[in-house]
Amino acid sequence: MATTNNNEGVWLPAPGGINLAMTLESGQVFHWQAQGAGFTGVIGRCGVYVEQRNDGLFCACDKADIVSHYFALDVDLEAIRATFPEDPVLREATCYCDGVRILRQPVWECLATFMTTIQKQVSHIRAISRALRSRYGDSVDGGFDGLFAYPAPAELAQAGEEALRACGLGYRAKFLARTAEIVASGGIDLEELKERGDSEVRAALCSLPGVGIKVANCVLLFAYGRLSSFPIDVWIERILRGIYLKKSRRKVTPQVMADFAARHFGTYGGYAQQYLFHHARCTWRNQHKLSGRKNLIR
DNA sequence: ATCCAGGTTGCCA
DNA sequence: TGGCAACATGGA
Repeated sequence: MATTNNNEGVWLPAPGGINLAMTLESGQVFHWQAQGAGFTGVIGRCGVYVEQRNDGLFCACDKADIVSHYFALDVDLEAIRATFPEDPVLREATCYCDGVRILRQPVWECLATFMTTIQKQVSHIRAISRALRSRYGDSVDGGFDGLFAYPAPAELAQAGEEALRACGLGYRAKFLARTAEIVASGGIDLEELKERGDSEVRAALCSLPGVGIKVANCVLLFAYGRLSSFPIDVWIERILRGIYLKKSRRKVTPQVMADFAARHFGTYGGYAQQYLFHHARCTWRNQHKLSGRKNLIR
């Protein structure tokens, strides 16, 4: 499928389109940096430069397979959108997020990173990721100065709670240190979980310190490729309570929200969630400021 | 200065 | 079960 332009680079088509910048800045991954016409980042242990060209990605030939898998270029966004319910709120978010893809991130990296997203702004999360990578991660080869792989569980376990705290993790340092230790010592096999069903993976992840239902669902979605997984954070909760479940007679509990989401958004609820989340963050910000205080909804 | 940030945990009734 | 405070740090 890929078209080789020359010995150096290759163009990879993205069925249903891709918006590289928005994909990398939509709050599912936190370490990519804009550089020139594209972005540099690390996929696993591999430094990568990618550039959007029309409805596809351009990258070095020897990175094609890695890039293709990471950006899920085998997934047809058109087909996913076709499964969405007819719903004006989702339609607007989907339109706004045209070309945003759910990545396939390495499991440990995704799990550890989302443990650090608890009660943190995206800019903080990026800073923490940068600190952890540069202090405890291996540098990647191939002329990518300043790029580091995400530290392995053993490396973070060895670093210890206090050292992690020094990376700006706050009270999350204890969680990450303990979970890193469990993973490093084989107390849980993150790779083996790929063979298990959603609920089993979710339960296994939730057994780790610092991992609750929201983080677990993020890992299911962004690392295990479970595209129906629907993480409910403060933004999504506002949308569900304030719009979709506004007239609900029942008390809107987390279970009620999860059940509604599964039923309403369907097989690719995770994509719907990401679009709703990113659209809300980008467009409600102004209203949030203008309204002077407090959530509009809730 | 006060509030909030892609929540989780432990404790209480 | 369901409600609620504590938990660190930093930017708006």
